Amino acid sequence: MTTRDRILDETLTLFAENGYDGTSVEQIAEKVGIKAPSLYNHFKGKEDILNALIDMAEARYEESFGSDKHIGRLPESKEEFIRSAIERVSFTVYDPMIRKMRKFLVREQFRNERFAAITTKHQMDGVRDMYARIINGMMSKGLFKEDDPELLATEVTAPVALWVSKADRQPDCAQESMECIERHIRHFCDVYMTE
Amino acid sequence: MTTRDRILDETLTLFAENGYDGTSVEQIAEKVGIKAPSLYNHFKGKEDILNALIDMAEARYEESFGSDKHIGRLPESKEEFIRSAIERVSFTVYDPMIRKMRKFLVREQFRNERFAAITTKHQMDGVRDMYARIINGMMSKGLFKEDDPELLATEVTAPVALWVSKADRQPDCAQESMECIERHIRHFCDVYMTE
DNA sequence: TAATGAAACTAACGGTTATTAGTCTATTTC
DNA sequence: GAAATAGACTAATAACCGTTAGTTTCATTA
Repeated sequence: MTTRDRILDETLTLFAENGYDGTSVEQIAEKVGIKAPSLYNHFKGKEDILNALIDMAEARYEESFGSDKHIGRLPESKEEFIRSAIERVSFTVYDPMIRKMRKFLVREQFRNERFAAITTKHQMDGVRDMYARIINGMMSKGLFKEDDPELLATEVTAPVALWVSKADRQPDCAQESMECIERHIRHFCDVYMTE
Repeated sequence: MTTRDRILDETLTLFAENGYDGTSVEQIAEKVGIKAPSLYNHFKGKEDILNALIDMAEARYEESFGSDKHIGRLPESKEEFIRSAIERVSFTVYDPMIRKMRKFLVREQFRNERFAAITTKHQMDGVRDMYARIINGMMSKGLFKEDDPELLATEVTAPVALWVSKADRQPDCAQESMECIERHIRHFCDVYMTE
């Protein structure tokens, strides 16, 4: 792992925890194990690190939601749909890297239009569009009742997003949030899926 | 309006726009129209202002959602339910004071447990519990199909919360968000209300 | 072996920050 | 009218910030 990558990694941790303005270049350097001026061998300045991080976030979005690859095989039953959904959420809630990225984006979402747009993608559009495709596919197979797939995708993903953000903010509630999410998804399936 | 209140008001604006760490005491003083050291006649320091603001946010929550008063008369038809919901959202999206408070909380939610808890109340629990009561009342009157009111309240409020947060972040999309919200609420009513 | 270049270091800079001390002024209170 | 108080001011300070300049170290390459 190159020094540049270590800088990005430690900076993401610090920005997620204390925000851009709440993090000093010296803190970053200390975490990496070098002196602050040495950072300038790798980045033009503090803001340059920030921009590299937002580039990472954008790349990560493309890689995660840019293609249909990540959808994998379509669920063939209600139980399989529920299981795969829970699994995806559980991963997203507990994976440290993804958590940091989410907190970082939420913190810096108002910095400029670019941050705002990427935050919206990560928090709303990405998962929603993905589930719209999944539900659309399953609708063709008669597993979902006929309806607007995008609307249904919103209904199922929005409460999840909100509980995930609560878990980020109050990690003590993570497990409780997961239970609410499961209850919600089951209810969603009962209402919108065929028997 | 006392100087103390003017300080709180201007500080909320600045914190909503630039965050706590991105706002200097001097900026606050300038907006109020006094010199920075004069602030210390009204507050012990910068953090004291922050704490006064979070006290305000907590008080506002109690006043807005603490009693059943704000619910008013229960809607007696689908159209009335939709209209009152849209009206409430529209107010919340465009009222400058409420917007500032929301942005302030979102920005500072990770500061400590208290900020986290109040943010959750404002963003999730408050409106959800309120709609759980409304839906429960309307269910007794046979306007909603039998179901878990709290679960339904989550289904209807969560997507709204997400679109509102998007409108905060990307004000250009505010109107578009309102349209999505209306479509979502109509769909919700079609599914869960009786004819 | 000599030269090159990357990447670390020390030292120091100018600017900003939150805060304190002490002073002046005007309004209210006795 | 005198005293007291609230609330503004100026001046100053110590700490911290991001950044630059210049130097050293060391592995790679010609």
